[in-house]
Amino acid sequence: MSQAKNEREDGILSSDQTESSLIDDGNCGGGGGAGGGGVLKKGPWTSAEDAILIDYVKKHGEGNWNAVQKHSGLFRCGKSCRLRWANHLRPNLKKGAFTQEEEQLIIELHAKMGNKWARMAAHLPGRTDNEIKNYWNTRIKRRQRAGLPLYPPEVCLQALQESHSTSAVNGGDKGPHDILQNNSYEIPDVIFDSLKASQSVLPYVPELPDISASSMLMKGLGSQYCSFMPPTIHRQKRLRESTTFDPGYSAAVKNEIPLFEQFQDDILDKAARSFGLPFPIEPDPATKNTFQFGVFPGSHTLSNGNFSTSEPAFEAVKSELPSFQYPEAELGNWGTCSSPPLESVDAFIQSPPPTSRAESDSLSPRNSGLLDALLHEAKTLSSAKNHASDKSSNSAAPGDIAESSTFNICEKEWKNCGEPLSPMGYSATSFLSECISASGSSLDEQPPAETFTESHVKSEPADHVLTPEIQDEAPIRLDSCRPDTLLASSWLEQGSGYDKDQTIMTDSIATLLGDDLSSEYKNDSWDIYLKSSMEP
DNA sequence: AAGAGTATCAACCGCGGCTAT
DNA sequence: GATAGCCGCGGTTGATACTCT
Repeated sequence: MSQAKNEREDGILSSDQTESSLIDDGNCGGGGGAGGGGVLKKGPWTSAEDAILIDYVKKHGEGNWNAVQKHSGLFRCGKSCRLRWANHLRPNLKKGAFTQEEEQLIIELHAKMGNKWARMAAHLPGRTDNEIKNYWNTRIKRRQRAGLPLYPPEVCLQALQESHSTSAVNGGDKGPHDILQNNSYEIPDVIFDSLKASQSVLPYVPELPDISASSMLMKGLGSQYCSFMPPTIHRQKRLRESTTFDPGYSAAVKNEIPLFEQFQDDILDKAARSFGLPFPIEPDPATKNTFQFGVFPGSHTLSNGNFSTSEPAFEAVKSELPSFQYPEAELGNWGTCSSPPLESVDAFIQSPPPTSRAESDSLSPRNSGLLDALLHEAKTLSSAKNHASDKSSNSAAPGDIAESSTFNICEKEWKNCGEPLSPMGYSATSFLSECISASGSSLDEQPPAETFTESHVKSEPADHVLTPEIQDEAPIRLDSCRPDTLLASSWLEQGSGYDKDQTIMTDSIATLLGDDLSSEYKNDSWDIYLKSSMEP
């Protein structure tokens, strides 16, 4: 296409291109203005313009893009020049379709980074962020249309397994912030070795998996990435993306809420967010009551204000999981046996205790793309498959009675909200992403410890996170009335070895994805996976 | 062959961080 | 510390190419 376009552009500007529609008033976007004033051209670049820009860069080098217009007579704003150079004129640019290796790398990188195209491009020499972004967006559409998972089986399994296993490691001898203060890419391989070693010892520790799904994947993807990933991420930027509590509100509450309840409310926090509620949840000004999630059985308190002001994970939904169209019949089934695998995953991810919560409450909506997508896709497929049986499954299995009532109530509240987004659809993804990031920040987002409500949390040194007593406490702190925590407890009880966990996780995924998809997930071949991508 | 629908790609836009003043 | 300009990033849009009916 570009060929044809370039051919067309080789000549004099077409009449269209000289029309005012392609002429900017000099204000190139919101950011940089065109320094020289006058009219700036917009739209496709011509070969002549390219030549001018190339010549300019040869003489003056990259950068100072706004000076291009002044010095070269090119009527393009600096941003446009930079973009053109970076995406098309820069030397060593690789053109043409992505190779299979590149595709695999993109998938893996996206699993780790989310929509960080520029960072992904840094690992693909000759490729631009725009190319990768376009490729990914196309791929998403293609795979979604085909009902295929975004991520291949290895990445999915690794993400879940390692979200399990790495949680134990971070809580060990190294505080989460020690890692987080580094670029996650800079985590040395030795850490991953220790992760492996720790897996057998600490099969599951809910405390502070202070590492994102992305980071978790680092291990599974091999140290190759760790070794060459440049420490290019600006920490301040990451900090920008992390969010903080409302200090005033939480500070006002923190002294009144015991730690135990704080943790429960943390779960409520997640639950509420999973239902698409705004955050922080505002108490009803009329009733002075909090949002009616306070009706959660087992919750002793209503909103304690310890809500994250993190940007809603809808962003992640929007950017990476655009399709959320679960049958409404699912609404009341959250936590019932209609979706046990999801539930088990939810339980798994909902179990960070207060200490881990303390480490970070930042969301990483963009960086947990893999897990979000995995759960979303799994849920999409399984819900469609289980839809027919959902109604009958509402006659919950023993032990599910409480949760059925819980989530029936939630359903009511949900409907009251009028939120078109299914809480079911959001629950797994949001819980997962939030628990991952809550218990540990993502690659990008440093958990601003100083922003966390201090009292209980900051007083606990990171070294204590994994102390045996805290581990022992964890199940106690869980609200046994809540189905997710029940499952979490059972998980903890049975989590005696990595192999078992791996089996559990694998089975859960297989069940999650349904028979059709699980068969695909059981296939370990990247070739087949990529082939499936190419064949919608 | 023609039209409709879809895919792909280049470019734009807005936002926000960084830095110099 | 405040402000303005520059720069980069990620999301979105629009044009063109391609495929299907």
